[in-house]
Amino acid sequence: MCGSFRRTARALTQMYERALRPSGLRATQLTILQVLVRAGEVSQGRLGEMLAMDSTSLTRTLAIMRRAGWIAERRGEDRRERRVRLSSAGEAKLRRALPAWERVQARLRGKLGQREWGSLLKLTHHVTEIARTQGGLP
Amino acid sequence: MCGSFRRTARALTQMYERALRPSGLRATQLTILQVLVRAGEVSQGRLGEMLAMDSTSLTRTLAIMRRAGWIAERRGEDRRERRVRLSSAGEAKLRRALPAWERVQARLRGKLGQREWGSLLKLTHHVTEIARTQGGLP
DNA sequence: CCAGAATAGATGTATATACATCTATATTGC
DNA sequence: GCAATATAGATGTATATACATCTATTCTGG
Repeated sequence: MCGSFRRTARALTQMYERALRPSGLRATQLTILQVLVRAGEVSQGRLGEMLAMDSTSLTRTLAIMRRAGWIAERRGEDRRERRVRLSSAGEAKLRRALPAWERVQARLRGKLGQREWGSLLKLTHHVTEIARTQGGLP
Repeated sequence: MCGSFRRTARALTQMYERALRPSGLRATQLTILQVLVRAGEVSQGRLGEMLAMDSTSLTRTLAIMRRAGWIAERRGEDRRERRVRLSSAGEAKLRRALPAWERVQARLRGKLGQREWGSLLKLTHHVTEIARTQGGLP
């Protein structure tokens, strides 16, 4: 199952990133921008939880995005935290990238059909939750 | 959908690799060994197709596995090709790793249920095929 | 209040992965 | 048969990702 998901993730990433290439955004970066739109300002650790990604892996990705000016960071009240949020440049970047993103996504949804599309979103979420809780326990 | 698959793939990879850590195999490496058991000797390009992975990405992963002694390589009749196959050390490595892999997989299957498990395998395969054919076309 | 434990990220290191480009070989059109 | 073209991988470069370990900060028991 892990292999199946990894294979599909590779295939989808190639398809989506091909569509996104003109915008200069990678799949992970666009996902982070989208999350920040909905979540507002969050700590790096919280962002990692939302993405099921090791929070220290985000250190590098967020540094790239901060250098590009798409996000802004500041220290939290807890000074160990780094709190990130969308910058206006990031908002603009996302807005310009979304049409291509939505085109490729709509085409996939068309090929899959509404029923399978919905099933997949539900199932992937379910699997993520299971893996999240099982992963930690031996 | 791309983001969902990538998130789930990360979560699953963390879970599976945690179980595989004593064996020293990464998820991708175990997948390759399993594919080679079934496929016998294949070219690097063909292996890339089976995994939906860019064949030049395999250059590095296969080099690691060859150094570790898990696979053997030779030139094909077409001298541009590299044909890879499981070595006996790779077979042994896989055999020792499989129990842990099967335990984590069985636990996940139990949590998901047989019906969802089967749906997921079918759906991920379907999505891979769609992405594979759509990815190339504008 | 303070020493020890816990937590949030930063950093070092390794693998995974893609694409552009380069090289070696093969195929093809004439 | 050879020049032009196509193909299989190798290599350079960039991002993605995890974990172990380190540092700075916070929390907690006494």
